[in-house]
Parts: sequence; C-alpha cells; structure tokens
Amino acid sequence: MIQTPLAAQVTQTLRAQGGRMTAQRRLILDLLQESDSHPTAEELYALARQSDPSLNLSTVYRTLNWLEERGFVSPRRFDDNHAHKHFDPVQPDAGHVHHFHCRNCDRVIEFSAPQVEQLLGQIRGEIARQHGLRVDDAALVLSGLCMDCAASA
Amino acid sequence: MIQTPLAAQVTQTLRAQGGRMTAQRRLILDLLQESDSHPTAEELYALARQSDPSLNLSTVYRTLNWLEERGFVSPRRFDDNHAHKHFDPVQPDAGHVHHFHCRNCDRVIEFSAPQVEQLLGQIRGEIARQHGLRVDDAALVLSGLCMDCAASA
DNA sequence: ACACTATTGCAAATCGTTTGCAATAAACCA
DNA sequence: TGGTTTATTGCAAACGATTTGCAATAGTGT
Repeated sequence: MIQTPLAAQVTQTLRAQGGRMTAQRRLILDLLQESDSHPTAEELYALARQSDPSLNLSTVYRTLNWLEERGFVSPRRFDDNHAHKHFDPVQPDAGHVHHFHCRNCDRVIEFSAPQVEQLLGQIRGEIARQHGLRVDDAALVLSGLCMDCAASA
Repeated sequence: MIQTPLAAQVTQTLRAQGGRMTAQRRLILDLLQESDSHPTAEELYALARQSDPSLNLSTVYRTLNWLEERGFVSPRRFDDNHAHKHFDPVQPDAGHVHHFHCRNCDRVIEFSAPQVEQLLGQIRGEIARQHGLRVDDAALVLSGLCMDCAASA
C-alpha cells in the first residue's frame, strides 16, 4: 500500500501505542496532507465524504484530536468572531511558520520570514524584561485578501 | 453625572442613532473601561452582577456586539482550543497594539512595539508581492506566563 | 405626564465540538 | 485461516459559548 509521509508516520505511532489504522483515519490523513490551506474539521469532513459517504463528523474530530495530542497537527483560530479551528499539519523540519488569513474565503496561507524570527528574538526579551513576563511563543498573523479574492474584488 | 471617557463617547453615538443609554449599558461600559486585562463576556457579567444582580448575560453579549459594530471594542481569541472572545476597548489615539496572552490564567496584556510596526511595513509588501496577497492587518501575539503565574510556578 | 419604541430578561435555539454507548472491525494469536 | 480481544466507529444526545424570539420594561422626545 502506498502511504503519504504523514500517514506512514502516523501508522508507526499508532502501532507503537496499540492503536489501529482504519480506512477512515487513512482517508482523513491523506486529505490533510494534500490540502495546502489548513482545513477545518467541517471542510475535511465534506471532502472525505466524497470518498466515504458513511464517514461521521465525530470521527473527523476524534481523529484530529488524536493527531493533535501526538503533535501531528496543531489547531489555530484565525477569525475572532464565530470561529472554527483550522488544523495545521506540523512539519517537524520546518522552522517557525506564520500565517496569512483571507477574511473573505477563510483560506489560510503559511509563510516564513527570517526577519520576523530575528525581530521576535529581540522583542521577546525586551517585552519579557519590561513587563516581567515569560514569553514562550510568538505568532504573527497577517490578514487581508488572498490572491483569488483580491482578483475578484 | 460623571462619565468615563468611553461611556461619554458611547452616549454620543447612542444619541445620534436614536439609541438609549441604560443603566445596564453604563455599568458594562464602566467595567470595560476600568478593566486592564481585556475581559470576556462571562468575566464582565460576573463583575457586573456584583452591582446589578438582575443583569442578564444576553444583555452583556448584546452590548458588546453593539459596541463592536460601532468600533468601540474589538474581539479577539487567544486560546486556540476551547476559546472565548476577549473584548479589547479600542483607543482611537493609540497606534497598533499587540498582545501577550498568559496561557495559565488567561490574562491579556497589551503592548506596543514600534520595531514591529516597522518590520511589518517591510514584510507586508514583501509577502504581498511574493504570494499575490493584499495584506490589510497584522497581529502579533506573544504567549507564555504572566508575571504572577511565572512567580508562582 | 404620554406615547413611542429601543432595550431588557427569560427561555429556547444555534453553532462548533465532545461524549456515552452499542455495534463494528483491526490486529494479534492459535 | 478463523476466533478473540478491544480500539474505533456511527449515531444520538450533551456540551459550552453565543444568539435569538418574544412579551414585559423603561429611556427619550413631545
């Protein structure tokens, strides 16, 4: 059986923990890996049902939570209002990535910017000292219109 | 009647739009203005009920939404998981503010960092060109432990 | 003071997500 | 290969945060 890298890695972890690789999980994993815009559970569910109409939404959520607990995806909310989580497949090798969120179509685009890393290094220390905080993480989120939405506007 | 700046401003807008300044709204506005850590609706509700036990949670939500629609507060989610909105009173004069979120006590601390503004100026153009995006806004969120939580850890 | 209608409290609905449970099906073993 | 074990599924019901319909209440301009 051909496996996408993600599915292969997950299968290993699964085996090691007495878990089982099911058709549903494989489907969800493959869709997650293909997708470039970090999908929400609903989006993944809609896609998955094209291949397996009997798949249940709660299975999608359970799979995503399982993946999250083991560090294979990380959830993010981009919309401050009625917000659903987007699931971001984690590439262990890639450094810190930042995100752009299209406020029209809800699509998410990843980018990395070395200058940002550098600045964050400074800022973190400075802010930490100034306010007495312990800064563990920094996320930069840009928002606006993606290429497609900008074109059709 | 003594009015906090926020309440005064809101009253003006209210009048201009045929709205009414009620005791509930005044209470919520004053608490919002006093509070330094951007409170959630529930937090505001709990505080407000100390003065007015008959206040209803839906009134808090309605007031916050009304304020949001007119640009007096802006909602933000900091926790990527089970997340509630925090409401951030908007100071028209202050420039772009960024946020620190304590992952232990959920407190939010504002800060401004001119260097970030500067960098964003560069990045925005670069990212925009590179990915064909139109970048309208940028938010930097730091997270970790606030002073109090860091001390007691 | 009166009338007009914006706003309230209440209860029920909503949205995204989670959970209990009995039925199903991977994985391990004879 | 078939049988056993138990992790995983589908379903329906529960969940927490937020929103809504509605009749009762109370600001505001006259």
